[in-house]
Amino acid sequence: MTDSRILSNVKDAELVEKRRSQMIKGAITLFKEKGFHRTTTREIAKASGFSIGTLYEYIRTKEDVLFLVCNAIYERFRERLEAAIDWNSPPVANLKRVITAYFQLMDDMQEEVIIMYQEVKSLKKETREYVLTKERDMVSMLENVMVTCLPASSSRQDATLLANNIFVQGQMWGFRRWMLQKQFTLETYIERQIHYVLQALAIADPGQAAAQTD
Amino acid sequence: MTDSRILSNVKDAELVEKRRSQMIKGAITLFKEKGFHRTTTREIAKASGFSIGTLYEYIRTKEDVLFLVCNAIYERFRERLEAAIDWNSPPVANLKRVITAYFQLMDDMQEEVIIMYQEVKSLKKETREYVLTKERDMVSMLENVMVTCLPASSSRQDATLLANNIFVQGQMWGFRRWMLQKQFTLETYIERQIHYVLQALAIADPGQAAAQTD
Amino acid sequence: MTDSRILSNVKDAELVEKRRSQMIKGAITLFKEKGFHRTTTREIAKASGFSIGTLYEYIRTKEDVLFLVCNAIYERFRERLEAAIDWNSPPVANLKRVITAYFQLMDDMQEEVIIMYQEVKSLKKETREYVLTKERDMVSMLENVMVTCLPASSSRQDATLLANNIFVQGQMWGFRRWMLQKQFTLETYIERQIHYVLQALAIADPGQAAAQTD
Amino acid sequence: MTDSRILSNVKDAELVEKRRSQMIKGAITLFKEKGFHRTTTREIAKASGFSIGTLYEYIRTKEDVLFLVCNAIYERFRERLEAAIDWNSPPVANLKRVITAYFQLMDDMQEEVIIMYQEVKSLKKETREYVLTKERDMVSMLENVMVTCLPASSSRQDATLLANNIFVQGQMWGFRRWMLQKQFTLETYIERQIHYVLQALAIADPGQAAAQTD
DNA sequence: CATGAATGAGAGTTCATTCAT
DNA sequence: CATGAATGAACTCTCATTCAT
Repeated sequence: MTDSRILSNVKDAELVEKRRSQMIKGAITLFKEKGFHRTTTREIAKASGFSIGTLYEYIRTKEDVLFLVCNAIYERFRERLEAAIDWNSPPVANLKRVITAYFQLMDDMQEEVIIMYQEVKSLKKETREYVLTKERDMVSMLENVMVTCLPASSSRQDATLLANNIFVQGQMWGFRRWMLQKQFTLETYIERQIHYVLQALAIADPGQAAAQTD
Repeated sequence: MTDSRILSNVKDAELVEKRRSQMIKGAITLFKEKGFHRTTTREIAKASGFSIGTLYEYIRTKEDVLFLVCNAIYERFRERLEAAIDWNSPPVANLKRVITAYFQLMDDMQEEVIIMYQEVKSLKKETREYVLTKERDMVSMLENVMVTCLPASSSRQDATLLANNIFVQGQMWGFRRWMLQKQFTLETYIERQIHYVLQALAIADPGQAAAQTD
Repeated sequence: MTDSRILSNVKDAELVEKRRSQMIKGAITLFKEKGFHRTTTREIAKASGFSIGTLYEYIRTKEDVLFLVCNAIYERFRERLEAAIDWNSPPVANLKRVITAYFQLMDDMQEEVIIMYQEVKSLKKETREYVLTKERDMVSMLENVMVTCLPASSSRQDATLLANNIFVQGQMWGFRRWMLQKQFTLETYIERQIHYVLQALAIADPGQAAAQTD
Repeated sequence: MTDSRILSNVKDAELVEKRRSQMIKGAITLFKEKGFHRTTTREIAKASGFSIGTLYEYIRTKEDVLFLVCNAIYERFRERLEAAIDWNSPPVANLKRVITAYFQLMDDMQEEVIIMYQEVKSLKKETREYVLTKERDMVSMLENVMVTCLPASSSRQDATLLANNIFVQGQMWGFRRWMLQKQFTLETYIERQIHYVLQALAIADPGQAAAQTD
């Protein structure tokens, strides 16, 4: 599990794992509060519960911390989304459940979403691309579920685009709550967005109810 | 025109206008390249064509530059979007035209979109809120056009939500081109997204053709 | 009257005189408030009622302003002290009157005293020495009056030293009022200090009253 | 000993003590030479024997250095003055010894006196007041000794005023040597000033000799 | 493996002075 | 003679990173 892309002086893999967990936890708290650039390595060390010297035993540069944080966040995203998929349930019910789970995830972790959005650019090209791969994976998960609901009249492209649409609409909820919450609760927001997707897929949405009604 | 929210030592309003234009131009180039935090005030001065001392004759702090830049970008967005609206044309045609114009705008100015998204947070609360007001204005423009296409069966909420959806889908094109361009050109992207909106509004989209066919 | 030690681009002597008066007035206000180093040339120009460009038509450097101010202050000191001397009145009465006048002067102009004390050092050696000459002149005035009261038993040195004592005790009142005013009014302070001087000169001080009673 | 009013990043109190000593030593040399405002933090760091970064590990702002310096100077003053007091010796002998010690102190440390006088104003109100307390303490020490010599005919006010007079006369020697040294050596200066004080206290000064004759 | 003192390049900002108009 | 925009050296302070203990 320990990310070997980030070099560490310490050899004990278990310890590296543990220290990096502390680091990620501390750093996320700080990044939420003040962003990557306004957070100092000293603060990260302190919030992680060890000294600045120790911090640098487990990373090479400050950017490494950002990478670890971004990676950890995506890992959490992926895990939770994966847990929502049930390939044995009916396609449309599965789609509804996954979309609902994804939107709830974005609601729970809105601050992490913001970190991702605003700081990924601070990663150097190579690393950034690696992180973006993970984003693509998430969209793919949505897309794969979407495909199973595709009627004959629709093309694979629709699945791709609708998956992308859902993806950014989820982020929008995290990002733009202040604008949407006057008119929508998370539940009504989910319900409407699912409704539009089903319409786009030319699937009648009888009850116009949220996923759990299935 | 000159933004009096930002104090300047120089009194000649025309000159302030001119110098700030240079500044905004220079700063945008740099922010696109390396972001706000990695850009130094000296670099901004140089890219603007004057000395660091002169830069500070026209602003008070580095953050002022960011504010000026964000404001200028939104102003351009708004102008171009406004130009696309034609209240005399049929509602659906108008909607298609506006969405198309908006997506093209996001395509042209994708780097500006990225600046907005990644740096607005660096503004202090008060200033940030002022800038976000402008974002709301843009969504409102889309929403107002959307409303005119609303069938009896739809609620005002649909207009709000679909406007917001369009808004973030536009940004998505700017933001996530690298992911979408394998399968879509700007034109096919626009065409599909318009199609979904019309379906959501329960409007038949006969030719499935892009806006220009009207 | 115009100080030719300070070079001016402007040839019209009357104008130079006028502008420098404005400058000194403005600068003293500012120096009282924030000291020489914390005052900017722009502020001086503004407080003087003209532009920074004009300021530099009448001086060469910021230090010139300090010199003009110091000189002006000493000039005022000297004038007021000189006015108090009356060589026709009895020596002791004259001494009492001069000391009283000097202490009152220090009371009136305590902020000017502080400027002198704290900023003279910022003048470059040559200029500083010129200013200090004026200080010596003031002490000499006190000393000359003192000499006329000297009994046979005292030496000229006593006059010198007592004059210097009076000089710094006057400054002390300006400088250390916050400490002395709990126990003394200006009047009682003067009365006591005169008393000590007369005792040092071995002159009985019958009424122990202040100078004006003579 | 380490002044906890000034925050330090470094926790090791002994080290803080040591580094601040270096700092104070270096800073005093520089302040004597060019004053607080004309001395840069880099110069202070260099004169202290460490880097600019290290300097700022032990202080928060440049003003902190001035505070440390002022405090250290007063501490030295106080220590030396305290050492001169001997409550077991006869009052007048004690007074003479203390005044002599004080004047000698001012002679030794004239440059420190000048720093105090010219730079204390640069401290912010709160800190300045703290430093001035120490000045008051010194005057009080003189006053307490003075009181023991007070004859029945004198009031407590005389002790206060004469203590203040001695205090500023001491500074005068540090400050105005250039003026006084033509006519006085330190010894003759002291002898005369003591003589005046004893006269003011209505105490006969038999031999007119300096303190050591007792 | 942990610590934290030391480093110095580099950041944002100021301001005395100049000079074209 | 008056103006004020332009300049850039110089300032204070920060912080990622290193390394001796």
